[in-house]
Amino acid sequence: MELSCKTEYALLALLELSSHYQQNEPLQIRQIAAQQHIPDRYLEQLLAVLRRGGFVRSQRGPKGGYLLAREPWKITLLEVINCLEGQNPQPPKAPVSPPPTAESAMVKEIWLEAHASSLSVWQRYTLEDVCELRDARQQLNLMYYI
Amino acid sequence: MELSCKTEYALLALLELSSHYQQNEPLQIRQIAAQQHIPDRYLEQLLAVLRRGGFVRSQRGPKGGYLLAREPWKITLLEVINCLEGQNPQPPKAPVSPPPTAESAMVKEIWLEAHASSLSVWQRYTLEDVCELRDARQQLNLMYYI
DNA sequence: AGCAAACTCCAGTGGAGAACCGGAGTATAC
DNA sequence: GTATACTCCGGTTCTCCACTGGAGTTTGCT
Repeated sequence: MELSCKTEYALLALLELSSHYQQNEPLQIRQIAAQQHIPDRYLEQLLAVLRRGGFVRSQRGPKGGYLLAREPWKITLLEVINCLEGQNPQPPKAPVSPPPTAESAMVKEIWLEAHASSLSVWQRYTLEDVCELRDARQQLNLMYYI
Repeated sequence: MELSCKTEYALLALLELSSHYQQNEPLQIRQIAAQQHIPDRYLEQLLAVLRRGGFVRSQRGPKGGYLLAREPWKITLLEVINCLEGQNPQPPKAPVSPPPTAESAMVKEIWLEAHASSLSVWQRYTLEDVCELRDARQQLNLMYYI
């Protein structure tokens, strides 16, 4: 599972929203974009996808912005990836798919095993997990300088 | 780890060579290409890469062709993938890589874990394994018709 | 009511890479 | 010495991804 730039941006945006989940006030696209170094007009599209996917909700008008639609410990990274990559389904395929041979069937099978193996990793982490890991990591880094 | 078309073709070609490993006589590009439904002029390029990678050796002239350079039980699928994908290394990157944030560092870390997880699957299989699995699978399929 | 701040929809563009294709060259069995 | 194979290298076409732009809509605030 290669992360496309799009998916990574989406994850970063959701992590940013998770960080501010307590405040319960919307974050604007520009704020998220600036914080995570994402082109804002592009992020706009991704947030629209995430909204349709039920991950965020939007609040229009002045003082508007985006909020997490669910608790950050109830959103796994895999769900997010599926939402984004689900838009353009790309199974392992040759451009003009030839009649399958016994060998290609085997390769596909092993590919599925490898794929499932990496998906299980993304499945294992929620947005909150990542935020906590990040905080722990930063605490650790600070300790080095004491 | 998405398999590119190129890598899948290379794997299929090597599996084809593995199947004929006992005979110890070279297979020609056209034979392999026809058997596995691969454009022959394209396969030619891939075999050149595999030759430089030490997976096959070539024999020129009439009655020439390609042979496995090593025993099929000493070649893992991962080695082959690395050889092919190693040509154009593609880590998870944004087009213009922005200064990393704490979040992006975390995502990259989890990506590495997921990646390693799928690589370990490809690592687990050798060319011979796949040929044997394929034969076993076909035996099984035949039994259904008895 | 009216303005401005925000999101929303839709269409298009530029570049990069992947998958091929072709031709000229070179080695080798017979 | 010739036909048969591999070898090298360049080009072409096509698709997809990241990103941009503009016109429109919703909503809070005064």
